[in-house]
Amino acid sequence: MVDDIIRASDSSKGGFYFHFPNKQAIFLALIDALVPKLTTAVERAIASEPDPVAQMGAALRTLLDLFAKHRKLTKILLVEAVGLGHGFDDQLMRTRGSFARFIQGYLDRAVAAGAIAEQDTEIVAWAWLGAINETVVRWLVMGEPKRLEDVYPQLRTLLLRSVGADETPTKASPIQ
Amino acid sequence: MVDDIIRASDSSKGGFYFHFPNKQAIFLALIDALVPKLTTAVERAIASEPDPVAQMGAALRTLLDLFAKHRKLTKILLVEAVGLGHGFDDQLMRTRGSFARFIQGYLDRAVAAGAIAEQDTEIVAWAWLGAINETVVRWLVMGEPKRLEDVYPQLRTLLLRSVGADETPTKASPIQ
DNA sequence: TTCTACAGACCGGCGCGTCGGTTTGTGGCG
DNA sequence: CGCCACAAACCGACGCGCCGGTCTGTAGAA
Repeated sequence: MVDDIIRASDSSKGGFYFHFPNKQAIFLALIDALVPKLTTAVERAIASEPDPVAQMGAALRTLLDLFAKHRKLTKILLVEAVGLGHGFDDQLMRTRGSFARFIQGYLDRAVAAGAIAEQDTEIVAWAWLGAINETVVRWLVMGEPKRLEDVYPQLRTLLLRSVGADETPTKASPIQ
Repeated sequence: MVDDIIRASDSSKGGFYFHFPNKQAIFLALIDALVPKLTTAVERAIASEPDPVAQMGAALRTLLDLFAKHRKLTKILLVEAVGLGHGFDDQLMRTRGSFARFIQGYLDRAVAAGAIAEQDTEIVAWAWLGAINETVVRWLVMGEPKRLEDVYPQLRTLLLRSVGADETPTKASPIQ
């Protein structure tokens, strides 16, 4: 594992352990570096749309686009990072939790705005997280669908329907 | 890991490797033993209901009840089994795939019966799988919700809505 | 010469799997 | 019944590879 990183980065054990105290540290650093990028990208996409339903679509769109654009990185974070054991999964689960709360926040706002009916947004947030995660993981390990973005429309209507949001047919947005 | 099994089963290395050629074998044996039980239980629940929407509810209900009733076993299969590496994840993923196809089959039947609109049932099946899995895993590792069955109504309406099935308010079925 | 950044040989624990040996069960035989 | 022979089931110390982490050395900059 560490040796893989060494080889891939064309470095050495000494170099690695000069920069990181241990193995998990590089994962945590990676998470700390990427999570803000991802969340800000999603937030910006959300801010660029007026109504909550369109915001949800934009958020999913940018998420899938980012994953598709950085497949290797995504695989590391969503597939390879799981099951390292030794209390490292906890950190991973905490990150998942923060994502779930992130989703939940916007769901709550959508409820407050009257865009969707009152409901247990925590359960919904985790269900959404799971649905998206499973879809992406499937794409990562089975290579299906060939292009992750292909599932976007289906997944979008699925998620929107699931909270009772009426599907407003918007024009297809470019992949940007 | 093997030593844990040894200790828990009050056995020995020799005894273990007399019955199983290697470590993964016991997991595969466990899967081979449990998956049929689970699927038949779900199938029976489905068969006992007339219309597709109620079938979906009954299926989810029995699934959650079984998971709740066998928490330790569920944790082994859904949490501890992941990330054993060495081409073992493949087997796990294949099992997930068969489950997804199982779900997809019933979705296709629901489409054929006109209970839900035509849609990409494969994507839906995987999304459902992910949503349920994430919910159960959350319950397993964070202990929330305290009782897994508590999420049933919410999750049920969420999943049904997601495929555009109109929620038919049925009387609460006993936990059986 | 001192400090930073790195190289890579080496160490040690952990965990899977093995292997020689012991116990337990079982059928045959006088 | 008592005994033997053989096999099935089980035991646990050891081997050994893997992998995370350390330690010594060193090239180049200041």
